[in-house]
Amino acid sequence: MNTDPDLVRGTLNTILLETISRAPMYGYQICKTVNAKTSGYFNLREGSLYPALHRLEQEGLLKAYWEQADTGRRRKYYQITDAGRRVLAEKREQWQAFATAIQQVLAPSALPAM
Amino acid sequence: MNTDPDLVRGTLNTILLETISRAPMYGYQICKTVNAKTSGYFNLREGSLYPALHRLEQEGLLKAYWEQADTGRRRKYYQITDAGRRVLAEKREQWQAFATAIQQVLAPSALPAM
DNA sequence: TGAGTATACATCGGCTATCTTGGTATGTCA
DNA sequence: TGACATACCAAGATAGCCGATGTATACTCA
Repeated sequence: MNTDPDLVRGTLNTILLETISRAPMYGYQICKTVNAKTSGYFNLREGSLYPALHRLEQEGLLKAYWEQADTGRRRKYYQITDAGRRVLAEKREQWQAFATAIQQVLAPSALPAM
Repeated sequence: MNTDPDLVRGTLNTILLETISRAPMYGYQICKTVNAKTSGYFNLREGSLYPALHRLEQEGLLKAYWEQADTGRRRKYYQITDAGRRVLAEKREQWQAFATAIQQVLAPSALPAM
């Protein structure tokens, strides 16, 4: 099944903050991790990822630092900030509320209001 | 808590199809019903609703007809089509898959992949 | 009878996050 | 040397929701 891009919208930041909150990660790794973790359901691309990371960094929710890998390549690691954790907590709640609301609509038992 | 417009995006069509699938409804009624059904969590406005209804009608997922209410006012009722029911079924599945994927990311037990 | 509110339809511009496409550069392996 | 994975990034296009605004009718209550 295809992922509807419009479903992804609004959750990407949450996904990124959540993923990075576990351990500092670099872009390419985040891409692979998220896609793997959702069994390929998400098809997160770099064209979506990097702008999002930059946005979150600019908002002070992430902090970036460069590191040299054993392979010799430079990697830009992203680390969550305290502000990031606060926002993440909010976004988690927001998601739960949203999912609940949707379920309320999709529930077969829902009575026709009015 | 505020509803993130970006979360609504991509689910509005599903919500509308689902709501209308139970019984033909007119715009104003849909607005009130959805908002009531989600305990005010959604704040569906006419500026979002009517364009969406028109879009769905143009795609052949809804069919509209006018009716005169007892009150004397004209109401434009929307009815789901067979194509609409098929798409709704898809969208329900899509939503479940999506919600599952998100849960997989948000699950505290998720192991750091890679 | 007049004002205010609820009902009922609709359009339009602005916003913005995501997608697609394209680009640069390095390391590995055959 | 060529192919591929790794690793970063930019830019333009897209498309859908939101807020504001407009029109018109019916009801309520002073």
